[in-house]
Amino acid sequence: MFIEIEPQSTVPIYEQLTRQIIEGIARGDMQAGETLPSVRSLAADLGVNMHTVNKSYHELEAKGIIFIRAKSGAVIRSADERVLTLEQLQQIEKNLKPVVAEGMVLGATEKQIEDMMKKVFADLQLRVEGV
Amino acid sequence: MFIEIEPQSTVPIYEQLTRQIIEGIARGDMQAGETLPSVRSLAADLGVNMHTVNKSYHELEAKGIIFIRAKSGAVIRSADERVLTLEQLQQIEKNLKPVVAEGMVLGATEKQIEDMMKKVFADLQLRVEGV
DNA sequence: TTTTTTGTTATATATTTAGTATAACAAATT
DNA sequence: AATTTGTTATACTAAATATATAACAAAAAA
Repeated sequence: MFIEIEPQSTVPIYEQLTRQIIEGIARGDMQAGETLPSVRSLAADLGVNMHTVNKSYHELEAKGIIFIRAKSGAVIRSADERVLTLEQLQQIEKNLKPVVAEGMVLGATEKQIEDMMKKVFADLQLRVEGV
Repeated sequence: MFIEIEPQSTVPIYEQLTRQIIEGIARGDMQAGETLPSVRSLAADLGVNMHTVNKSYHELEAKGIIFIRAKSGAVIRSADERVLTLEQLQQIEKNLKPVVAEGMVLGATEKQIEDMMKKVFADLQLRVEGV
């Protein structure tokens, strides 16, 4: 597994998990249609509790990134079947706002922030198009 | 005051405060050199505890956005005297990463995310240049 | 100079969130 | 038939969040 938990981080474990799984999917480490490890096995791998992983999976489901088949597994939804809703776009904008505002106030130019965004995008984009 | 707290939000009050003050500065509602309201008066205005406001101010100081003069007040630092450090740039990038990754996985294109960033920037930039 | 305001520090308490531990269940898979 | 799966429930600990109150000393205002 590509996931590493920082136990002393201020970011909750289940949130670290959610982010890293999202980044893993964006990076192409995991493909749409694939099943995530079972909550028990991933918990054992990471040395955390089953419920912590379960909470993360349900957060991913709420975000529309996976769907959970009861008593079977958590499957990554394909970007094709995912229609980007207005609600989701607004959520992304809402998440973006404080980050951009902080950058501005700290004195970053629009170009600097834009370049950073492109860099982050490029770093993740690597294997997202079917190679 | 331009600040509105959502008590039922999952975002802690002190964090809502921090974000809205940052956005207020970015928007030009408050200028560099100006003093933020005292922790007691702002707390009374918002109907929250003094220590909640105090925590937010110290978070803003840790971010390098204000400085607190003991027993006097919290002053907004000017963007001029603020040199954007590499550390701060890396922090912004670190904040940007999960937002961009989530957008990608949900199926947003690079252009869509870039346009959102520009929109957020424009919305805030309004009065930041001395009019 | 006296009074008021300020951030600071301390203690105490209540609530919520985060995380773990264990167990049992029923459906799905092997 | 046995195992694995997500689900649900209960119990517990620890940390984070937020409030309440009080006192202090320095700064600012009267």
